[in-house]
Amino acid sequence: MSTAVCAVGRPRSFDMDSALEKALEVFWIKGYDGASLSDLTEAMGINKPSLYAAFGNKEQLFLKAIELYENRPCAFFYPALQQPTAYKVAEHLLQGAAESMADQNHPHGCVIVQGALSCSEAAASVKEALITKRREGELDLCARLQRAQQEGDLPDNVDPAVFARYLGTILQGMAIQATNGATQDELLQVAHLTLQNFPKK
Amino acid sequence: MSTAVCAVGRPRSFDMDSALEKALEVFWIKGYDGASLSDLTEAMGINKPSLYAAFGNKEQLFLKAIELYENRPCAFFYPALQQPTAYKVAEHLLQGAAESMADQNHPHGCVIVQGALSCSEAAASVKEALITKRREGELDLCARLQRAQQEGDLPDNVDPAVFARYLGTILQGMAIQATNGATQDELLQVAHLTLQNFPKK
DNA sequence: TTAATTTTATACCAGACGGTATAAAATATT
DNA sequence: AATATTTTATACCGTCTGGTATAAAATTAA
Repeated sequence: MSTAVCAVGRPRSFDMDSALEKALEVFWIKGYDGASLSDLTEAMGINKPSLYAAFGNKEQLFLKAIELYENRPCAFFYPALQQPTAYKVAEHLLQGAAESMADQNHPHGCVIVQGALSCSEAAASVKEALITKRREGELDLCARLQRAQQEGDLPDNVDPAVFARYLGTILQGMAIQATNGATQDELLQVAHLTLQNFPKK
Repeated sequence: MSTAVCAVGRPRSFDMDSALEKALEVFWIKGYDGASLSDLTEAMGINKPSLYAAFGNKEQLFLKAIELYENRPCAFFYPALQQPTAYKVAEHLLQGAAESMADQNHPHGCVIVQGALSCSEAAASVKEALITKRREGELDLCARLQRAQQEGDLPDNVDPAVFARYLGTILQGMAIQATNGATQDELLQVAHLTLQNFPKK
C-alpha cells in the first residue's frame, strides 16, 4: 500500500492523504493543464522532490486525486446505483449531482467531467482516462437499468442504453451549470423536472 | 472594420478570416490553456508578430474566434430560437446540437462549453466571458419560452426559467457526450427522448 | 556510535511559455 | 526615384514549465 509507513529512514513530514486532498482541490479548480506544479506544491505544503517521491509525477498525482474523488464519502454516483428501484436510482443520481456539484464546501462542478476536456497533448492520456471513467459510469448505469427492466421496475419500451445516456448527459450538463454559477436549488429544479418525466408503466 | 485592407504599406499575405478559422479549430480542440502560440501560429500559417499585429494577443484572438464560432453558417442556437413554436424551438436546439457536436467536419463538442472550464488564472477572464455567453444563451431561451407561454404555445404549469435551464443542461451535457465519442445517432437518441417528454397541454 | 536508509530543502536543468524589438521586404504616394 | 507606411521573418526577452541532482537532516538497525 502506498500509504504504508517505512520503518527505516527519515519519516515523512506530511500526511499523504491530506496532501492528496489539496492536490485534488487544485486539479478540480484549474484542470490538469491549468494546474502547475507550483500551484500543487504550494497547496499541498510540500516541495517538488517530496511530491515526486510520494506520487510519481503530475499525471500519476492526478490519477490518484481522481481515485480519491471517486471514493470520497460524499461521492454519489455508485451509491445511487444501489437504490432498490430504477426511479430511486435516478432520483439519487440527480439529487446527488445537484447537491454535490454546487456544494459550497468544495469546488463546483465535477473534476471527472472538467479535469481534462479540451486540453493540450501533454494531457491526452489523462483526458482518455477521464473519458473512460465517464463511459464506464454510463455503462454501469445502463446495466443497472437493464436489471430494473428484468425486475419489472422500468417499462419495456425504454431502451436502457439510451436512458442511461440521457441521464449521463444531464449529470454532465449539471457540472457545466455548476461552473456557470447555478445554485443547488437551481440544479434541484432541473433534477425534479427530469424526474417528472421519468417513464411510467 | 478590422478586416478592411489598408491602401498603403505592405499588403497582408494571409487571409484573416481563414486564419481565424484555423485558430478557432485549435482552441476548439485544445482549449484556451492547452493551445500554445506555437500551436496557433503553425495552424494559422503565420508567425507571432503577424498574429499580434492582426489580432492583438492570445486572449483577443480567442474572443474573436468565439465570435466567428457563433456566427458560423452552421451555428444552430440562435436560429433555433426563431422557430414558430416552443416545441419546434426545442426540437431545433436538440437536433441541431446532436448534429453539430458530433459533426465529423470539425472538432467535437462546443468551444463555448469547453474552451475554458477548469483553467489557470491566466484564462480567468476568458472563462468569465464564456460563462456569460452560456448564461446569456439560457436567458434568451427563457425569454423565447416566456413568449411561447404568452402565445398559448407552452403549458402554464411550466416555469420557463427552469425549462430553459433544463434544456441548457442537456445541450451542455451533449458537448461532453460528443467529447466522450458519442455519435450523431447516439446524441439524436438523447434529443428524441428529451422531446418525448416535452410538456403537453 | 556507526552505518544504512529515507526524506528534506535548495538549487538547478533544458525547453516551452506569451510576447516583442529589430530590420528587411513589399506596397502606395509623392 | 525617393519616401512613407505596413507586414514580414528572425532572433530574442524574462518567466514559467515539468522534472531532477545533490547534499544535509532525520530516523532505525547494527
